[in-house]
Amino acid sequence: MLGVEMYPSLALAAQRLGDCCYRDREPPAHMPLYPTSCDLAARSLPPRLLPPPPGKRDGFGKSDDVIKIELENISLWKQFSTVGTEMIITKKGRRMFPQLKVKVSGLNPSLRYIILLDIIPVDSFRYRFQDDSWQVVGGAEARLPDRVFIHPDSPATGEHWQNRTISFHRAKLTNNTLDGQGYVILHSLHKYQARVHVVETRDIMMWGGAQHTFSFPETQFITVTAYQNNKITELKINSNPFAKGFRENGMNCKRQREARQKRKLNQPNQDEPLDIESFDPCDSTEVLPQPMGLESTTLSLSESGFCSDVPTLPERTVQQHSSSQAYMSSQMPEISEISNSVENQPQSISNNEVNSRLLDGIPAPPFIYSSDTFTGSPNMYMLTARGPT
DNA sequence: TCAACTGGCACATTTGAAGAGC
DNA sequence: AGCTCTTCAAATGTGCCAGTTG
Repeated sequence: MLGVEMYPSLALAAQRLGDCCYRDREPPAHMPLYPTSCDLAARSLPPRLLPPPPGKRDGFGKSDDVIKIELENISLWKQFSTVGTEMIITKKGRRMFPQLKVKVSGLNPSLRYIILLDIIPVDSFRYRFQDDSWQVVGGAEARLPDRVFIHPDSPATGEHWQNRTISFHRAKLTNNTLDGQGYVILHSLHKYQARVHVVETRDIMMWGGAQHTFSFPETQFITVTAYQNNKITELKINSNPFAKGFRENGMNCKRQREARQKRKLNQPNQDEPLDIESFDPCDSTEVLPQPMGLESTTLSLSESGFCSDVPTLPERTVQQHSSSQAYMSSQMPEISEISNSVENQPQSISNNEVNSRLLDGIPAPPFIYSSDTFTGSPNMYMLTARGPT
């Protein structure tokens, strides 16, 4: 059966819906979108890095529709963007906020698609926040192997994708270059752009169909290990439910923290009494002031891949990817290739189960495609399943 | 000396297991 | 027995901040 052939001995663990699936995407030598070698990348990083969406591949499924993607929470992104979005990166991995949420339309309801997220450098500079603005202070660090976050529902039918908001909230960013969790590895103080790819899958999970790339200028951000711009901190605290405790009326707001410290200093040996007078209850039912309505931007394939102010790849690289399939194959080796490298992996789920899952259209288990387990062949990656977190 | 980074902290939210009730 | 609902503790996601590193 197909699934068995594709996954000769896949290691699958129990997982819950929404678990992340990441994939290292070290550019194979035969199709160097970016130089594989970090040193090489550092030396020859093209001045214009964002590639245009590869063209549609003719004669493959139903590709006549114009696929559109809307950024759902675009107003929130715009708020951050106008100030200068910063994303915290940590060794343990940090989620993105605002979250990347999109709605897709124009898909063929019966065809299957994989939807994934990647994050690429916008330029080849390193930044520093001084005089209330971000300024270039030098060249970018050596480029790291690209990793993509495959949406855990992938592959799924066009109907599935079009019936819901597609959220990449589980994607995590890290600055740990030795990261083994499969998170997206980024350099601190560099500027990045998030992109969404929609890939038609010809068979159950075989890539190779038409592929479309979307990016939104609002989703550019600078990575930091600690927030530099107070305005961004305020925006995050006010918009992110998890940061509620830092709001003006929260238990962890400045006033409360200072009060706690004062009490500690005054009564170092006593248990901290509840300061009822200065305590403002934090209403957990409070509606977030998130301007996340459905106001959104629709970008058709022809207009979406690039923002006018976002540079694109040099002509040479663009030409290399004039065929979407070539682009995808260069970025993501097909599952059949991956399967060749997993034969010695342990199993915790039967091949039949894998097979039936795939045939039933059940979302694929989350996989880490890790260059840590890179086998040596440019197109062969180890494939491991992520267990519950 | 200083910018950048790290780890621990307190708080809020999310998640899932366990138990009650039908 | 099986389903739904509620409760609660653990896990996870936040920004802050003091200490560390280069």
